[in-house]
Amino acid sequence: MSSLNEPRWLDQDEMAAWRGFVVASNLLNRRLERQLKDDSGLSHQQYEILVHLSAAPGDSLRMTELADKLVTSKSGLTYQVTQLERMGLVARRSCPSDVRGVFAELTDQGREMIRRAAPGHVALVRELLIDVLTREQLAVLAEALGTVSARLRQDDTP
Amino acid sequence: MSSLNEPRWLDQDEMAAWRGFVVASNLLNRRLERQLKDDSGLSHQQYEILVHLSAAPGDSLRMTELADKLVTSKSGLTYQVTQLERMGLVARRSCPSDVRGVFAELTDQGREMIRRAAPGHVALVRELLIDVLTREQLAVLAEALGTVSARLRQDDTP
DNA sequence: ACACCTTCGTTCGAATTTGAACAACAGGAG
DNA sequence: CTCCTGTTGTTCAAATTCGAACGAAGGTGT
Repeated sequence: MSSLNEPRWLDQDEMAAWRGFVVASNLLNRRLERQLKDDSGLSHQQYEILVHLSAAPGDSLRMTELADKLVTSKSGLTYQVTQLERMGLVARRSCPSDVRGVFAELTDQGREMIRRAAPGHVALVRELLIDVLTREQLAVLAEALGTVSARLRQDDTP
Repeated sequence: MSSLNEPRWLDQDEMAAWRGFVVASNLLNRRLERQLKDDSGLSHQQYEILVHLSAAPGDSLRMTELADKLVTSKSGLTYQVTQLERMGLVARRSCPSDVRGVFAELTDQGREMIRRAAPGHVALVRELLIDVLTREQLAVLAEALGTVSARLRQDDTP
């Protein structure tokens, strides 16, 4: 027999997909981090916080909900929201219906910041990822990674 | 005119691909990190160091070369190799042909560690990514992300 | 031999991230 | 109401990460 407890290793294609994913992810993050820092003084994480807030109704989200969207730890979010608060880009507001609850809310300055930071960021995402791929590749990527994300999400919560 | 300096925003498919990439990447890392830590006491980064070393001729690599493969900073690698050295999994060896050079080399314990850690890690990568996708999706993913990585690499070095 | 520029790996301080522990509260079962 | 369980956001110490600066050495051209 070939497999007495022998794991199924990754074949060449599988390995290529996995390595490609890891490497592209690291490389991309590195570049985006640099661009955002140089261009707007924001980390990628901070930028994403602003984006998610600006996409939310009332430009505000509960801390836990925001942490879920960002796929980060609650404590990490607490830290970053405090930073953004110091920069005047975000404000904390307490939740009426739940005394424990805290809303992170975009300030006017925060809206202005995201308006100025977005174009350069999007342009780089295009240059490094989107415009490098064909329409078909993009569609497959979206579908595939959507599936993966959905599975991971539902498998993590319970 | 539609675009007086207006950036080309991402359409629905493009956004889905990009968000999928970011989210899947974060979720995956999070899960793998947890699994490796619980199962073997290694971080993902440390695991990858061991893997790259074990795949290299002589189970050893120069620090800079290793940092490139890992897509991490040199200082970050210095730190992690020191940690692995303390665990007895990796040893530093000076380079004969270059006094400044340092080889990171896998120890016997390191080889044993990777042998024990790999199956669980690979199984999870399979469960969360590889086995979730079809053969075609995997092929496209590998091809697409390979292209992206290659472009990023060549664009970063100069 | 000399000056010049690059490369190598480390060190340093600052920023960030994490999980565990925590206090305060919400929501239901009884 | 009262106990019980789960949630919410924060705090804390520890671990990790990064970039800049550094000393030391390689490599090249003159």
